Amino acid sequence: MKRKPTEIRKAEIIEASMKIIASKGAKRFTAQLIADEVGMTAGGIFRHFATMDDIVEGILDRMEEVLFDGFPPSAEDPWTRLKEFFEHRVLVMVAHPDISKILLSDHLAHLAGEIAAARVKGLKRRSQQFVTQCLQEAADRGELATDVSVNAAKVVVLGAILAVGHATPRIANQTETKQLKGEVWCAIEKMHHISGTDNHRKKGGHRQ
Amino acid sequence: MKRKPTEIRKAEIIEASMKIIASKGAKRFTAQLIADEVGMTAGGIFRHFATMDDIVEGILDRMEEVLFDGFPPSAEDPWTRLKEFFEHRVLVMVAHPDISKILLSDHLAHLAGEIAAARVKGLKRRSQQFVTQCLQEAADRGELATDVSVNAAKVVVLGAILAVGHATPRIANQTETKQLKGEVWCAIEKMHHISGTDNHRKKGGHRQ
Amino acid sequence: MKRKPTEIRKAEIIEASMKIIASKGAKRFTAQLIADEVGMTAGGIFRHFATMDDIVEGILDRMEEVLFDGFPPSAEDPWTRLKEFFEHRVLVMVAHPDISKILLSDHLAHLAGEIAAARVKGLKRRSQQFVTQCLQEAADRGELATDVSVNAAKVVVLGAILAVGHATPRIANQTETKQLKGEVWCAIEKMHHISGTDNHRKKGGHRQ
Amino acid sequence: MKRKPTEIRKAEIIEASMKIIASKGAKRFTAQLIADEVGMTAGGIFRHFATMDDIVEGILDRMEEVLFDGFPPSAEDPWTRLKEFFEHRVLVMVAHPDISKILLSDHLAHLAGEIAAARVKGLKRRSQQFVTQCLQEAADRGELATDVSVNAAKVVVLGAILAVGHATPRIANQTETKQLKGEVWCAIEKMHHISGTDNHRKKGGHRQ
DNA sequence: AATGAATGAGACTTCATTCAT
DNA sequence: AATGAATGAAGTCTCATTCAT
Repeated sequence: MKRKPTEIRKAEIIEASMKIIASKGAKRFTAQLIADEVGMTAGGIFRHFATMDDIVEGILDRMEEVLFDGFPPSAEDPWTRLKEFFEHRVLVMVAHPDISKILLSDHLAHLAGEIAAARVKGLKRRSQQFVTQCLQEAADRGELATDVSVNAAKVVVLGAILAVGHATPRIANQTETKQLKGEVWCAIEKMHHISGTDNHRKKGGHRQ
Repeated sequence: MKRKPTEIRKAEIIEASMKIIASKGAKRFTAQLIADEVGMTAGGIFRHFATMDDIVEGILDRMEEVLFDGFPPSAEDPWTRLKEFFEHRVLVMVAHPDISKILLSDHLAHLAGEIAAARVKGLKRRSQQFVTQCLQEAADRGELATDVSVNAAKVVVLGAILAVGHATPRIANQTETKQLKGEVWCAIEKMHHISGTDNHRKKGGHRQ
Repeated sequence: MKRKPTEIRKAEIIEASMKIIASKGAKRFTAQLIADEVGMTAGGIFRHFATMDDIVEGILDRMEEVLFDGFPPSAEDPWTRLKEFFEHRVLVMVAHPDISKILLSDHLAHLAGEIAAARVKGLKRRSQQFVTQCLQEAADRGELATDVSVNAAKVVVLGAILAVGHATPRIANQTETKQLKGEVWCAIEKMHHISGTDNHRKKGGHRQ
Repeated sequence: MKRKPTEIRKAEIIEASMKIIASKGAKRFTAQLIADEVGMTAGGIFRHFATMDDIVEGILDRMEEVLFDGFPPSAEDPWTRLKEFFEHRVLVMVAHPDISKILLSDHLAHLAGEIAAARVKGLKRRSQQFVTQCLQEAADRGELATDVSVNAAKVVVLGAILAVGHATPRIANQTETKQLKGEVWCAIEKMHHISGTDNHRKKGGHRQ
């Protein structure tokens, strides 16, 4: 019967909850399972969070913290800014596979009330708006391939982030991750149009 | 209290279940809600399906049917084959938003026993392997940009499909969808390396 | 495992609930105890009432029905009207000792939300207003002893009803009850002032 | 976090408990609510009382002390004795509305074990026996109206006390209370039969 | 003397499932 | 084929009580 200060327990509970949701699904997000994971009894959970919904709030707080740490990137150039965002997100997905899975699976949206659902939406929108903005800026500068709309490019970029998260569990070591990240970015940057050159030449500068 | 033959009811129940899972999440996938949707009482559900898990099986059957209808594409050329697959998937997402949402959200994987989970995995793997194979073939022919690995390309392609599914709810009409589909494919095909040409020229042939 | 139509079960549940509240107190008003009393499992209760609060509502409905059956008395003369009310109430208290106990103990007021509490208040007020009105009318006619205010008389009448309920459990047979009722009314009617006579003479007419 | 000696805390806890039971009902009589009221944490309560039942015992002690302070009245004449008792009780009701409410509502009887229930019963019986005895004595002396039995008179007297308690919350000031008390007693004393007189004349002596 | 974390029992409620009708 | 009552297993949450600090 180990007693820990509430702040530590709260973090443990959030962590365990994310793990459970990611690995077992929203339906198994139960006080009992969390308690098992954390090492206490189900009733004890409610000393730290009043309701299960509050835990969901806590998860959202944590996700926001992790996802938007150092956000938005400050680079002047839109492609550089986008690259920084992309790399940050990929690293987050690898470092926090649970968050990656939760984001992808959209479990949170139905887990708590409308407030939580709205927050999930907000999280998504924030990322999307950032990406859209970078791409729009690039397009305005004539740096987006002419046959690719901002919307389409956005789909590719966000999709790549989602899919990296999806693929991550199978990636064992960090070296592989780095490599994949670099290669995927290369693929994305093929949409980067530089007048007077062909894309292939330019890409060399971005190799890691 | 309308009586309908089992086959019709079964289809109705599957349909209703998918709708519920897609719109309200796995946690609300209950006999009562299905019954409400279908217009009968919860007890009656079990005349058609022995258990809730059986309904999940039925959903999987239905999804497999829709997703892999006319699969795999038969084109000789790997990029064409991949394009056909991509376009089919995007159309499916639009025609069956529930299936899209369920697939994306991974709800099914945790809803029934291990057998269902394995089937979900199989569904995913089947798509992934197809994509991998197309890209590997393209790479072997030297038709994949040299700085993009098969793995990275796979991430981009699958990611794009995921992201289109993610975006679909906000797309109102079919015309927009078609356009987005075309543009996204353009972006993807930037990874198509054709020796002696630059990609931009080539793209025209793929316009719809 | 006996199955009964919901209407019957509802009545049984209300009855059992009143019995429990009356005999064991509000704290023991639990689904389990009701179920034990009725002969089913706790979960089954909720097929008939959605929440425990709904049961409280049902109890209030039942109490209102019993208490205000044939209310208000129609007699022209205020003392006769009051007597009819008094006798009716005493009979109710004897026939429904649980209701009597619940009314006295005020358990219901805190059992459900504010709506129920307000209804309890309303029930009380309705009786009180009737009594007040009768007595006021009597006073206006000069038929209330001059040294007794309407308010004071009200306290005596309502108090007597409460106390008869209180005493009832110890009264075995109906004959005793009838006698007590008559005697108490005699005591109350001492407050009936008939100009030109002394009260004692008059009382004879009211003997049963 | 103020530390106070046990004796003071005990009194505070008893006081708070009575307030809670009176105003919120037996169901909300919890360590947490008491602690909130007293200004400490729930755990701390149990340094002063071993169990919640012990608090109930304490409440009973306190109630006994208040209710039977200066009891029984010493007057020789039974009606005077009864009057003294009645007035004392009414004053107690006004001075300690919580006690009045608790007594009336019978919450205590079900709150703790059988011992407490027995004590509550004892408290009530003691009052009832006193009243019965006074009335019996009056009857023996021929001072009880001939058509009113001792039992019936007891019902009226105890009922009046109950009803004053019931009415008390609505009585704002002390003057009103005093007046009501006097008037109610007038009504009760109508049962006082004084041979050779009519009751009305006599009452003057009891005016306050 | 008091706090604050933890337990464990028990409350309400939901839900898959069974079964008489 | 369907309804509707019932069970029993969970699940959320409350609460008395214990105990380390």
